[in-house]
Amino acid sequence: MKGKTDTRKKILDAASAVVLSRGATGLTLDQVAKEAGVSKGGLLYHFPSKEALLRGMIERVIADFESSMVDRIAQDPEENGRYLRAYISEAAAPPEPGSPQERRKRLQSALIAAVAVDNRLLDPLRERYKLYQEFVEKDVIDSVEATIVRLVADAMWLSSLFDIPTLTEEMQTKVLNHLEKISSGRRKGKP
Amino acid sequence: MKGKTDTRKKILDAASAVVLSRGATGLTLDQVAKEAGVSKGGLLYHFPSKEALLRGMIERVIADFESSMVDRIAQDPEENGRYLRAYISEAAAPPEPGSPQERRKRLQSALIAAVAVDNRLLDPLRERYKLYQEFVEKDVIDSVEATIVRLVADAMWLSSLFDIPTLTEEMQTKVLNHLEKISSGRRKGKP
DNA sequence: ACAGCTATACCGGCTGGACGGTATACATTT
DNA sequence: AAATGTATACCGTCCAGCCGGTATAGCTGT
Repeated sequence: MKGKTDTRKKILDAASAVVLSRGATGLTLDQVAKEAGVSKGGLLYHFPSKEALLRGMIERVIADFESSMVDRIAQDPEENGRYLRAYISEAAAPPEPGSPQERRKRLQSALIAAVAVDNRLLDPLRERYKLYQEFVEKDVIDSVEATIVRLVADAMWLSSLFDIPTLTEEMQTKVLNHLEKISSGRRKGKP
Repeated sequence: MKGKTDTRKKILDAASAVVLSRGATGLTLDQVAKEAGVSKGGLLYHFPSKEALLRGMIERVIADFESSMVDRIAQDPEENGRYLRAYISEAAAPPEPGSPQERRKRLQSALIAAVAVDNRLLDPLRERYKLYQEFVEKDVIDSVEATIVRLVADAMWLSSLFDIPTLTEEMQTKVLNHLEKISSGRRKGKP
């Protein structure tokens, strides 16, 4: 009794895996089909073109991000700075139980593939990004400090995209603590 | 009276332009040759394979970065925090006269192409990166703050890779001023 | 001072393989 | 039997790399 879109997910996972192991130029329909345990015809049934496949990858990434942010914000009792904190957790937090860093990998592969093939595939992602950026800047403390916090979080996940050597556990913890202090220490509005 | 490696440069520039305009998957030898005004044979004379071409792109990026860092450091009279300041200027500074943001674009295209084709092409870049990271952490103030400054600078140039909406001129200036304060305000060593 | 030789720089056609996409047949469920 | 999902065979195009050339400049012995 497999869910009806089970194959779709398998294909998207396969596409991600292929990008990660063989690079964006190694993302061929045949490889994805093989990796997903599906024939090429089956693949093309679900994603009628390569571009559609890429769009599917991006869409899933966005949906993941969106729902995760919403969850975190809802769970944060303190109103001031929740967007910022949610953003930090989402972007820079170390691996968590539940969905380890599969999401991170999916994001990585989707971004790489999209940039390699056609920049415009990222447009929907950029929109979401801009949106949360606005929330962040509005929702807490000094906007310059908020921006700096956001940028640090960005750097952490962006550099992971290129496997640029990340910080030591220790340093990462220290930095995160520092950010946490900034995003919670001072309130917005009347001082 | 053209320098003897003039064609090489033309080819590298062409490769960069092709990646920028047609994406990493559009980086074909024929296109590069056409863009460079060279025949395919001529291209393959200078770069005997596509991978060699990519290595050439990366190497030039590294050389650019290296020499620019050295220059900036040499020109900075104040010893404390020079690496950090040089890094900020190099990574996050707005366009300058002389070499506008051609370097930035070359970096962008090289990274995109390398990641799309084979991650390991970035290894030499990662080494340099790690090296300067060490310098930065050693050369100034509190290492956590130094790291945060570095990460912000990273975010600024990394996000430009994906054309993720950058900050407004105004906000960017404010952030840079803030970083400048951190990297110059407090001395290392005896307080 | 020039014939012969070699190295450097560049040219453009060719090929074998891979890739995206189509067509169509087969299977399973409703 | 219609709809949905999967499989196989195939087509046209594109591409990386190869190869046989050309042109020019520099060297070398005579």
